[in-house]
Amino acid sequence: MEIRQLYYVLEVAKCNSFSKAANAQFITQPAISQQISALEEELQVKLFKRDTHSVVLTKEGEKFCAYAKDVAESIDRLMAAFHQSTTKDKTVIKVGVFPFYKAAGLTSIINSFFAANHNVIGSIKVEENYRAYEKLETGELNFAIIKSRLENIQKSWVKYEVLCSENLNVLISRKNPYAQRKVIELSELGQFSLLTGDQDSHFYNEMRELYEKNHIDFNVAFLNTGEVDMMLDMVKDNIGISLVTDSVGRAYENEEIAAIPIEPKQEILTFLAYPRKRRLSGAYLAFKNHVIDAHRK
Amino acid sequence: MEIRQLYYVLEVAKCNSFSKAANAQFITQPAISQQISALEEELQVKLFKRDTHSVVLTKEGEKFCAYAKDVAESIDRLMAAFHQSTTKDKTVIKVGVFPFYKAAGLTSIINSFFAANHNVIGSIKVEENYRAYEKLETGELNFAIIKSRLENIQKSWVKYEVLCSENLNVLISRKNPYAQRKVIELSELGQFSLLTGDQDSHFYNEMRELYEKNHIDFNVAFLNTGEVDMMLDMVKDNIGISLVTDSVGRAYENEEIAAIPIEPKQEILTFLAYPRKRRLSGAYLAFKNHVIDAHRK
DNA sequence: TAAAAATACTCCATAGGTATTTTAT
DNA sequence: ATAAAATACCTATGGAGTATTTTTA
Repeated sequence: MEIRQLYYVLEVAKCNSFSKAANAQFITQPAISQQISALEEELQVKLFKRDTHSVVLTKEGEKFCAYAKDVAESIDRLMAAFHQSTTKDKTVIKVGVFPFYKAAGLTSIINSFFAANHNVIGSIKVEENYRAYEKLETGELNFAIIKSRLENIQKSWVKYEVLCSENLNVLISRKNPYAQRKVIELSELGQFSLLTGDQDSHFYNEMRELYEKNHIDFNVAFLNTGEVDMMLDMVKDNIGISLVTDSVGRAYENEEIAAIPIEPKQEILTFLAYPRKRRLSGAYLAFKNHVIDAHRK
Repeated sequence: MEIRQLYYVLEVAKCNSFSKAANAQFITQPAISQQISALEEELQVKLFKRDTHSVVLTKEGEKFCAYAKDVAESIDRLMAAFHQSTTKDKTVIKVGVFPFYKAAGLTSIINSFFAANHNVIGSIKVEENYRAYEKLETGELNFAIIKSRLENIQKSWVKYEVLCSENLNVLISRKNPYAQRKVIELSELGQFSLLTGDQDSHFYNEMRELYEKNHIDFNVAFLNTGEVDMMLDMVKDNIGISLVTDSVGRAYENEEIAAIPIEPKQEILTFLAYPRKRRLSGAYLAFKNHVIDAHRK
């Protein structure tokens, strides 16, 4: 007997359905069917009376559940004593996102997962890339959705799934004559003051690398663009430009601010990062798949 | 966390040694080492203080064991309620053997396993082949050591390991003139009265098939040779012959009884049978390997 | 006939094996 | 030097997946 099987039985008993229990446990119906059959075979007892329109515990099944709850509780006590999650706790998925996540449409993607899965709790926090990486390692975050150039994500202890690829745009005040342009040449960027992240941030370093590689004057006007509203005001007031991806640019474009594509295209990836060490399963795997699927369509 | 890991920790705590615990759990030292490391990693806690000459629980390890015992007990209660073996019970290995097992040297082979493994209890019972098969299916036996011709063991629900291959001998009274012979031709068997098993027994059928296949008069003198002493007396008194394998023949040969090889050789296999359905593990696997190894050397 | 469980098969992650290395007395 | 645990690597089992069939209200 495996603890897993015991939890599956309790879940089926709760749901009165193999399919629903499978959903709740983030596995498939055949998987739960097999495991319960295996357990019934091992114990030489039918735990459920199956029927197309109802699944009910047999007398023996009731007995099993009584004992199983006891086992589950003793395991919960152990897990709680070692600060691990118990069956009483809902699974919490902690996600770090980049500052412009809302404009990039992440809110609805993330929310739809938690709306569909009431047995899971979400936690979203804006995190600077470097910080997000650290927090993935310590376990403070389960996932981070990050925007970065591919060459900057080779951390050995994270796995990642690329969600989409976009290109950089200049977010610029319509007061600025360049706002009329169809495109801005990469080489012209030195002419603008740049709004960027803090000096020790991933974004700052990404930008600096981009400029230096292309021998552009790294002309910074202001740090910490994490404060989105303030950054937008600065752009509007023509204090400086900001470099953002297509989707973010489109979201912030208005009568005061323009988003102009950079030529040649500067590719930026959006990807979902998570710790390499432990394999994803259950709700975590389902969340990963949800985010990937949502980006595909 | 897996229950398995929990049991391993409790065993190591009991043995104060990874190797000894591995032995007790019938796995290897690296396997136990890995599982405990994995658990420590998961719980972010060192459970044991390792040292070449001692393994002791850490403070956290003590705590873990306290909770783990609780879990183990609740699982035991569940298992007991469904007539399954608990951690309190020693594993019982029930073995059915053929009537002449002692002469074939099985006693020492089987006993040496249980002598070396005090955490396992053995149960040996003489069983007629057909009966043994049934009891393997019902679970009344875990293993059966059987002598049979290969073509008669194709039961789909047993697995088997061939232990040795021997040839049939005629066990015959020295009073009988044929006892002088170096060999007895298969075709000559019809001249003797045969002592065999009960009419519904596997042995009886095997013998009858052998005779019929070779067009020999199936001249039976007496049934039920399971009673070894009586059978020997009957042979001694020249009431009939018995057909036995080389090793058994050699064991029973004395100044009153001779064992004469049959020509052409009639091959009989000795094999270890066990139910196909559940995969062997732990003590059962160890027992299987022990029996096979003992026959190899 | 439609909804749900069972079955058939496939795949891959991992438990446990063997061989070897490291470590500490 | 030796005894025991850790590590590296490999194999094979079985848990969980997809696709399909069976079942019964």
